[in-house]
Order: sequence, then C-alpha cells, then structure tokens
Amino acid sequence: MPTSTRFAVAVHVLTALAVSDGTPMRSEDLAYSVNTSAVVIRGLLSRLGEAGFTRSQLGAGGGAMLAKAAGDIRLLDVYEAVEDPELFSLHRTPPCENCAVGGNILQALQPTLARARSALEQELAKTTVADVAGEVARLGKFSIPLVW
Amino acid sequence: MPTSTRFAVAVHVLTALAVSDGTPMRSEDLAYSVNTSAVVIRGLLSRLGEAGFTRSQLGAGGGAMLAKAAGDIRLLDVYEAVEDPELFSLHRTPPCENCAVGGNILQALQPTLARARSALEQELAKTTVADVAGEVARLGKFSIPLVW
DNA sequence: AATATATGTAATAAAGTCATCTACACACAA
DNA sequence: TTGTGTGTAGATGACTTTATTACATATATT
Repeated sequence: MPTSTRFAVAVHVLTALAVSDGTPMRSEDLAYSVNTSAVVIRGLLSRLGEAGFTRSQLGAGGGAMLAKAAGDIRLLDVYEAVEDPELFSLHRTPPCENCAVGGNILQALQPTLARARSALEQELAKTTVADVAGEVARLGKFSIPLVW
Repeated sequence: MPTSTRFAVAVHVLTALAVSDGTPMRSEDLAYSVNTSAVVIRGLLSRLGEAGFTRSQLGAGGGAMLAKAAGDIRLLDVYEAVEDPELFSLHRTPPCENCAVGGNILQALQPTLARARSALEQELAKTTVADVAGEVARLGKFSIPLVW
C-alpha cells in the first residue's frame, strides 16, 4: 500500500471543485472538507496546477477552480500527477549480480509487473472527475452546481 | 509506490527455491542472493511458511524448500501473503462528514478503486513462481534444477 | 551424549516518507 | 492602502521498513 494519501485527497479536491462549478474555493475551505491542513491542500493544488487541471485566483474572493472540464480529467491523470509512478518497490539494494537467480530476477519479473501496472492504469482511465462528482451528488442527493 | 520490498524479495526467494528444486537453501544463502540480511529472509520465510508455500528444515544441511509445486504458487498468492492488502491509501483522517463532498467521496470512489485493484490482481494471478523460474533459467542460460 | 548447524523471534537502531504546523514573501481585490 | 489568499520553506512528530545483534530452540552429525 502506498503510504501517501495524495491520490485520494487530490480526487476529493478536484471533485469539490467540480461540484462548486466555477466558484473559487479557498485552500482553507478545501482543507475543512478533506479534514487536513491548508498547507497540504496548497501543495497538492501546486501539482494539480502544473498538470493543467486547476488554476488559482489570488486576493479576496479568490481560490482554486478547475482549469479544464471535469469530464476531461481521468483518475489516471490525477494518479500520475500526484503519486510516485512506480507501483511496485523492487529490491532496496540490487540483488547479487553473479547469482543465477539474483542476476536475472528483475528482468524476469518485469513483464508481469508491467502488465499488472497497465491493467490498473486502464481501469483508472475509465473514470473521470465528472463521474465521481456525479456519484457524490447522487449519494448526497444534491445537484451540480451546489450552492454553498 | 509501496514502501515495502517484501513482494519482490519473496518472489526472488521462492524462485531460488524453485531453481534449487528440493535442495534446502539456508537463509544466509538466500540473503546473499537477495543482498539483504538473513533475518529479513527468515521473517519472510515465516510468512511464506504460514501461507503453505515453504517449509524449513533445522540442523546441519537444513534450510528452506518449497512445500508445494512452483507452478501452483501464483504471484497474486505471494503478494497477498506478504503485502498489505490495501492498494490505495485513503484519507489519513476521515473527511468532514457533514460536507457535501466529504461525506460521500469515499463511497463514490470505492467502485473504481475496487475495479482497479481487481484488474491488478487478475494479472498477478496469471503468473506462477514456475513461470518466473523458467524465465530466469532462460535468461541465465541454465536448466532446472541448478547444481550449486 | 556432545557438538555444530540452522531456524525463529525479540529488541534496538537507523533511514525514509508523509502530514502537520508556523512563518512569511508575494500577488491581487476592494 | 488594507485585507485576503496563494505558494513555499523549514522544523517537528508519527509511522513503516530494513538492518543488526542476541539468544532460545530444534536437528543432524560424530
């Protein structure tokens, strides 16, 4: 299990922005919903902004908002923007090169791990932030945009 | 990325035991091939033994060996035996329950994450320790059993 | 029986990642 | 000009993992 909660929190943030539908949300507001600190949110928004998913407005009445349509942001894109791209941790120190198994295990394992990673990515590519926002609205019995 | 290297090391160990084909290997020998400490190997062997994949022989000439055919041990089984079953880390602290998004995001996200996890698991189920051992033998240009 | 060998587990330490908090420079709005 | 909000840096604490040391226990060998 990754130790980072960035993926889940990033999806949460983007979903909130999709629900607010253009109205800027402050990092403090997002932090309240996520139940974390505003600094963590701003760190995430920094990465999401670099990826082109969000932009921020400074000054009074400002905050973060989506920079592209929620339907065009796939969970795979979010995952890649905020998480370490390696799904599996291999040996901490390289295995014995001269050993029959140690010298070839990484190469032997690589195709299977690549297929597993690809299968995961294909699933994450099927869902967009708009899908998640729609599901949240259905569960919460409200419509988008939500007036706060 | 998971911080644990247990999965990769466990596959390495099981592959080495498959290659040795019945000849017991000491934790120290396995540690040399993996490039780690014998205690780490014994900790892993403890889990692999509980899962029914290996057994150990005490005393001189002893060591670890497979307890079932390498072709009957899938990488998925190994993964489940030594890694945390949760693939995604969710919020460290639960999100705001009364918030429109915070109160429903986890439930909304769950189906997608479950599908992604399932896709990964299906791929890991397609490869066995025997497959990996065969590939290692091919790459290393030797045949199984390997005489050490 | 005595000795060497090997496992299994506990306790401690060292290293790394992550989230939290404080602080503050900078940009923008009113 | 003043208030608001972002972006980033630095320090701290919590947690996981791996490495290391130590030792009790079980087994094979002589």
